[in-house]
Amino acid sequence: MQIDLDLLYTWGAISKEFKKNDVIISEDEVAHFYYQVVEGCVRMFNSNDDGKEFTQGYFCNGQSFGEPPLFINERYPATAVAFQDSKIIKLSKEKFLKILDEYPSIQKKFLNLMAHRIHSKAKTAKYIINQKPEFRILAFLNANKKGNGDHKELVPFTRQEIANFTGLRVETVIRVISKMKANKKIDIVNHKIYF
Amino acid sequence: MQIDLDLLYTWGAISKEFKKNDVIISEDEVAHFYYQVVEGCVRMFNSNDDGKEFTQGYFCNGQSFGEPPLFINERYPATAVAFQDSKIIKLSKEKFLKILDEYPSIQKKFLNLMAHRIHSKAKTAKYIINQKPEFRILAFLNANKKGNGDHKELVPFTRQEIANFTGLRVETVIRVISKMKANKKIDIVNHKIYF
DNA sequence: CGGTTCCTTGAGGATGATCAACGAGGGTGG
DNA sequence: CCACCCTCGTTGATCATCCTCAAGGAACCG
Repeated sequence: MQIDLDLLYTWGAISKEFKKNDVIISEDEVAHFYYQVVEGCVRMFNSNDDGKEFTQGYFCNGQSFGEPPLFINERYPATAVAFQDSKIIKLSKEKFLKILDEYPSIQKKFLNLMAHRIHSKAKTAKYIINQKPEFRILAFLNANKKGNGDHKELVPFTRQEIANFTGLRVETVIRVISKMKANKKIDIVNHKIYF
Repeated sequence: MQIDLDLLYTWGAISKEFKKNDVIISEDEVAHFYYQVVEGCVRMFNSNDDGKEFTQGYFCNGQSFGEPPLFINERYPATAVAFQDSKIIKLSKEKFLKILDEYPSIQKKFLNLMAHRIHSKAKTAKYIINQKPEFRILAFLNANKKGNGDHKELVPFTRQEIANFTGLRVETVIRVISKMKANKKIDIVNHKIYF
């Protein structure tokens, strides 16, 4: 949880329900609000002319998203849509910045959060630029693994989602993961991937 | 300038000279220091097995670098070397974090800095994943343009450097920029690129 | 069941990488 | 001043890889 919900409501935040695929933030829009997921999950992504998409990140229960443009006078670099039916709380930029001023501990938490984001984006860039499809997919799987790697977990993404995240095409993802199954790097049971 | 030099020295920072290509930070190292460029320029990058490199960023006069791992217990995701002979000031992690605590205005400046970094990395990822070589190069050129685009500027990077930044190969960069010259998107005078 | 979403496979093609060789400029030392 | 070296830029030929396009199958859900 980033900011306490009661605190947010005290400062005038309102929460809103979004149906799956509803647009929450549009690319290139000016940033006016702080957003935090109360329930559900949000996907940030870019589309290009061909309709090909690149996923910048998923933000689920309790996570905030779309904060960077609030700090620096820039527009949103990507679009955010509800990945599932979701409940999102939003607060005006001004009040959000005020909260940070009033609560140094919260400001510090955000500094840490931003540092995490940079770190993860740096790693993503590293893998995506240099490496072969299998490396990209492994990097994605590792980055999204919950546990410490001592046992295999169900991967909660479709092949299309993995493709969008790694910049590959679905067919390529499918072919690579079947090779990975053959090499025992992952398991596939009933079309579901375990890593 | 991120942090005032006098302040840094007061807190026990020391400065050090690095010759071109000297390693300042190694990938996967634990983060113990805050670094700030006093003079010169630093390059952060990753190498892969083939020796192919990907540039995460350049940090010049007055800019700090390698801060994210100081906030979150992670190792450096990349290596930093002096791009030119440089003078770098460094301060221990503990004292750096203490400075942030003592000077809220500095902490806020870092929050803004981190937000900028995320924004720029998000844009980089967007272009690199989706787009054709020409788009990648244009994105790189735009991101590094100083002025507002009303006139052409000398691009202070070699073709190899552009390749490292965009994840392309030198030969590809060369071929694409000659096409771009033909299309009047850039000028080339005496092998130098103007954009 | 019928529809929708997701997964799978094959064939063919485009594109960027790779490899090899050479040219051009700038700086250095004899 | 010239010879050398070193870095950077350039070009062509060939190759490997991933994308594209097309078609169909499997799973899931109302």
